[in-house]
Amino acid sequence: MPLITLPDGKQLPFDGPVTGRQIAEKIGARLAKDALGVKVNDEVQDLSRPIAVDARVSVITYKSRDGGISRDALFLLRHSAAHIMAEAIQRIIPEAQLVYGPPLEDKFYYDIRFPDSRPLRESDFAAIEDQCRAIIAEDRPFTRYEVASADGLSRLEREGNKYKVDNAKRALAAAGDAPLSFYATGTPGANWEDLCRGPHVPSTARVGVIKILSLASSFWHGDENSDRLTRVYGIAFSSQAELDEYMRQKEEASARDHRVIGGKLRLFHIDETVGQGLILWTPAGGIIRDQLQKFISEELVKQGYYQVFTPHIGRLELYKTSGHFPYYKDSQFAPIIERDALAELSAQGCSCADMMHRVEGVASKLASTINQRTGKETIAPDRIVADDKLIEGFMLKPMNCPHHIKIFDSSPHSYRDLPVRLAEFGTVYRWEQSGELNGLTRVRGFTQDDAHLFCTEDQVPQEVMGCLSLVKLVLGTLGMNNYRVRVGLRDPDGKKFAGNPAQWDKAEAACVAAARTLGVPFTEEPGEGAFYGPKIDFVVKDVIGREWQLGTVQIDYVLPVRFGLSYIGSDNKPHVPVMIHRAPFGSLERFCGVLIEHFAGAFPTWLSPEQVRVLPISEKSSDYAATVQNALRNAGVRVSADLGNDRVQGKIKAAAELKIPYLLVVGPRDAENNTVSVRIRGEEKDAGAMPLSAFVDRLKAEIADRSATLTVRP
RNA sequence: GCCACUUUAGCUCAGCGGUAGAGCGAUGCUUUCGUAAAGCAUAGGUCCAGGGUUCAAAUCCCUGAAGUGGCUCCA
Repeated sequence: MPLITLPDGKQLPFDGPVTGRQIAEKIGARLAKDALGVKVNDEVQDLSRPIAVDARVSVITYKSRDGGISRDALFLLRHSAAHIMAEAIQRIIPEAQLVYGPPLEDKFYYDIRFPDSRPLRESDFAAIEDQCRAIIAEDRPFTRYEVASADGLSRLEREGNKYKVDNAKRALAAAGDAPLSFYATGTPGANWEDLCRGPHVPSTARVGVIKILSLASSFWHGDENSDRLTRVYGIAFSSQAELDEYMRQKEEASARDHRVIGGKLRLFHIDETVGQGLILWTPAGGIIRDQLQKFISEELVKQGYYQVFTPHIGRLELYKTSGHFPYYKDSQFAPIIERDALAELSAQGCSCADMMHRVEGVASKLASTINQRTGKETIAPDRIVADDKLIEGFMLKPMNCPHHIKIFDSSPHSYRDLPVRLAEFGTVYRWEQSGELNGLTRVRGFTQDDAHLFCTEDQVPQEVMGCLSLVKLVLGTLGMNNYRVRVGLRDPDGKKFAGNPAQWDKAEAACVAAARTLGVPFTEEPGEGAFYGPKIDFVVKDVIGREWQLGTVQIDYVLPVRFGLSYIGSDNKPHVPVMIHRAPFGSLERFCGVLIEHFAGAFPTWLSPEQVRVLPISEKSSDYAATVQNALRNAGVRVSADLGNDRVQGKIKAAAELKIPYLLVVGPRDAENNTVSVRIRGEEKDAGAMPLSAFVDRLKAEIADRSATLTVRP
């Protein structure tokens, strides 16, 4: 006797098990027609599954009650679309082995193993889409049926798809010895079928339109040593119009892409000859970066930081102490070996690979490798260990902390000196895999707005708070609020952390408390902390929806110990300080990339490479244009004048494309009255004329305030 | 690093075995103009690099580089 509670609180009693479809019919014929699935106690299910016990039930339709598109409906639609796409692909390439095909936030994919002789290519997309259309037109029902686990497994094994067998075994391991569910698109046994947990829409025609988006390679179980699969991405909507709108939005987003805008506005350049992932800041982009640095530097002075400067390399010894070398060698550039050592080694006929091994100090491993290769005990490990002493060299710094630690350690400290806050716009280099590089957001050389704070354990909460207030100030000034905050805590079951649990508890509490003061949502994520301490990360999304970590505040108990740091406490005994690493914006490169997309290139005046452009209406007004330009330039404004012989319409068009905040149109009338006609970025019409001196004064004020909006108006 | 795609003038792209093209930009001339492109002309090319097939390659094949979308990674 299930009692069904509807979202409006109404309750419907039924005599026996009832399906979602029957419930919808009871409510109304129109609803039954529109229904795609049901939500039973927050779990999305097929319309045809019987509900036998009391439950809260809502019927899922494409349009949600608030008029938007229901997320649950899209989930059903895209999950079903994945099946349709897979069937379409198997019609074209019958040997394709299906692996796993889930819906995502905004699209879906299917991981598929294609035979080496017949990989899937983009040129197949049109044919797949044709087949999808045909399957949708056939309007076959999604039919669920269950098979006892043993029967299901043996059937999958007969089909010879080890991936599906694995999926089934995993499902059984998670759910006990429950039956396995299959979905046929049509009649079981007669039509296409797939092992699947569901749920699905009632029939294929309910998925209106499918578009294949892209191909990528993926790894089985996400393990790069396992089988390589082809991931086919697609998108589905109930109508072509929605798909068109989606494609239009995608195009609009890509026009905001920092790589596109960076090219148009000439903000930065990446040169193949200089190297991939290495950013060359052009004059225009250099201004933005410089303004940001100045802004941050001013705040650092207010917060009691000292600025330090350190070189781009350091001795290998330094990084052996810090643990960066050779532990993280895969993400670092290879060491720079001193010329004397290099000469000595090459005189010995040492290959590059051998050299690498010796530099890493894994001499005994090298010896065993060589001995294995020659089949003889020709090299005694300790001989190579002795050779190891020869190696001296440097590393491009992957982090600034070792240098800063050495600055801290260069003089004795009393507890009265703490906290010591050392800041540097320090450039670091990391070896990123070539496939990872991405415009400004993932690069191989970048400048961190880095600082290291050395403090007592009691000072940690207050210092973490100080770091966050800086982040909040800058993000607030720039009007950025599209970020989320992640508090990374220690791995609850792992032993992957250093320091003692009591220290961690205090530090984690300090991080959570500090995050709470930010006034934005944050998540606590166990296992996301660094092994040396908890951390707070700021994560933003780019226009394509990818997440990038910007700033980070990390508490570190390990490095002070490794470097033997100490201060003299009030008890006149030495104590180990706690270190806080913090880079509120992470890297200036990545931050500028995000900033470009945030403003779509239309920067506030204080950041704009070109703040004002003077447009004389003809060459007759060139002299007055020069007067205006000089007045602004003397006031410290970045200003140019367009003295070409274009008409003013053309000059406006050109300047508008560069997203210059203010355009000053000047003609004889202005020259006579000492005025400028102000055109404000983003406005369709001239805002009117005002005295030149008033414009200069008010613009100066806007820039000094770092105003996020354009405020000067006649 | 892996898979797919892309690479032609400063930029955006067309050409896809038979003499290298367009628009924008640049430069020059004409126009001297009051708010999102005035007109005309000129210059500009290792068709990513290197090999191969062919009478003939930007175009077809191989190798490599760089870029894009994902995967894996990100102290």
